[in-house]
Amino acid sequence: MGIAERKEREKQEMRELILSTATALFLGKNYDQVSMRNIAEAMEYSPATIYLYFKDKNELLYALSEAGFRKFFAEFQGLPPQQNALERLRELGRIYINFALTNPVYYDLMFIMRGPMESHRTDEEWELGMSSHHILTQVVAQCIEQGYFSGKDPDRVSFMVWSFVHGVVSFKIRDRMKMYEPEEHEAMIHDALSMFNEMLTCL
Amino acid sequence: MGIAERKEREKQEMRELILSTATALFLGKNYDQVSMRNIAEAMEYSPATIYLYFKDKNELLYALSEAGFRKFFAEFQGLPPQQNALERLRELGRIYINFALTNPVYYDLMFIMRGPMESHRTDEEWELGMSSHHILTQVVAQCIEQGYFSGKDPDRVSFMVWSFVHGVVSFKIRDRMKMYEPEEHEAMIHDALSMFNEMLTCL
DNA sequence: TTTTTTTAATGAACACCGTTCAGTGAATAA
DNA sequence: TTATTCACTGAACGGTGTTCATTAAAAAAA
Repeated sequence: MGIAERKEREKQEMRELILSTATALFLGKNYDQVSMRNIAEAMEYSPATIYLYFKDKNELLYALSEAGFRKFFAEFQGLPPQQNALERLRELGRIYINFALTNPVYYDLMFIMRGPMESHRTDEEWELGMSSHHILTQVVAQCIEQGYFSGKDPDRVSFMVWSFVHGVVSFKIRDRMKMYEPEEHEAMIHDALSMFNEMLTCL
Repeated sequence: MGIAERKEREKQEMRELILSTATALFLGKNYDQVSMRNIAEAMEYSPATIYLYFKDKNELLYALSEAGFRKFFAEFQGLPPQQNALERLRELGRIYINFALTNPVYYDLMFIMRGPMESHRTDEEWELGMSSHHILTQVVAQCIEQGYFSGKDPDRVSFMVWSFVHGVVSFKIRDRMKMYEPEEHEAMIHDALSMFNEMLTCL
């Protein structure tokens, strides 16, 4: 009986359709500027249909954020092995910034947006977030083992590093780089990361 | 004829009342979770009354953000004179973080929130923002004159520094430090700034 | 003082929002 | 062929930002 399987597949496809439609509409907009009615209209379905696949708007956002965390963790985990721990840390920074700039909707939901996300994140989401954070902390610990950042606490250093990359990308994502020429943005972000990496050498 | 003056004063007081009531309600909430009706109710006025003092919700937020920029610039400008430019830069960082943490509603509106703010900021707002940014860039330039950051572009360095402090405070303000103990937050932020300041020495 | 004019404040209304639910028609099962 | 399940929807409810005719009080004019 392949009917059940087909139905399950169709259900997943519908969820995907909703999520991708929402993602597209979210680009550069606030989550409250994208309405369930908008999403439904873009999909050519009735608004009520969305509620058959997601309990409410929050759960839709949770699902998106969760997808973001999955992708994020995958990229973080894919960190190429490298002898030099400091070089690994730098590579993590590049991966982080690249993820944020190529998935601004995800990044916003994951690390900037407030509201729905706040209180109860999914267990899986929290897990993935913690795992990613753990990768960072571990690489920092390796740096310390290899003689960098001597006398520093890995947790504190990783928070500092994380703050920096977060600052860079959230300026860009939340559109606070208007005093610079748009075509310069990429170069500025690249330069900022370069300088930060340079400074890391002598912490 | 003192009546006109009194009316003008009362009008300003009403604006103040609206702004302070809104600020109080905004603490820790999204701007869309605070409704005009909420604000009006807290003030014990009709919602329509607010519209006699502010064109719409956006303009109310503009006014709030503008007040934030004024306060921000005042604190930035009050930077105590100091011989060592690098020490001045570090003091700017402390001022920045202190402003953000003691005025989270302002900071959110000024540098994180999206939506109303985006397109047309007030002239005064833009002016104050640019002036503040100019102070930072100038101090960085002084650093370079004094031999620090040699070969670097002041604009690029100040963007890097700014990104870092922004990252630190926006993590805190947007509540993404939950994996750390709340009582540790302050120390972590302090440590992060210390380490960053330390790293600055050898850029 | 009495009348007129100005003006601050409001209640009711409009369109939109998230969300629910009884109902409908088609796909599946009997 | 009939019964049942099920994806889907239109209409409704209370909330939102916002507008506007109306009101009552304050100020100005008589």
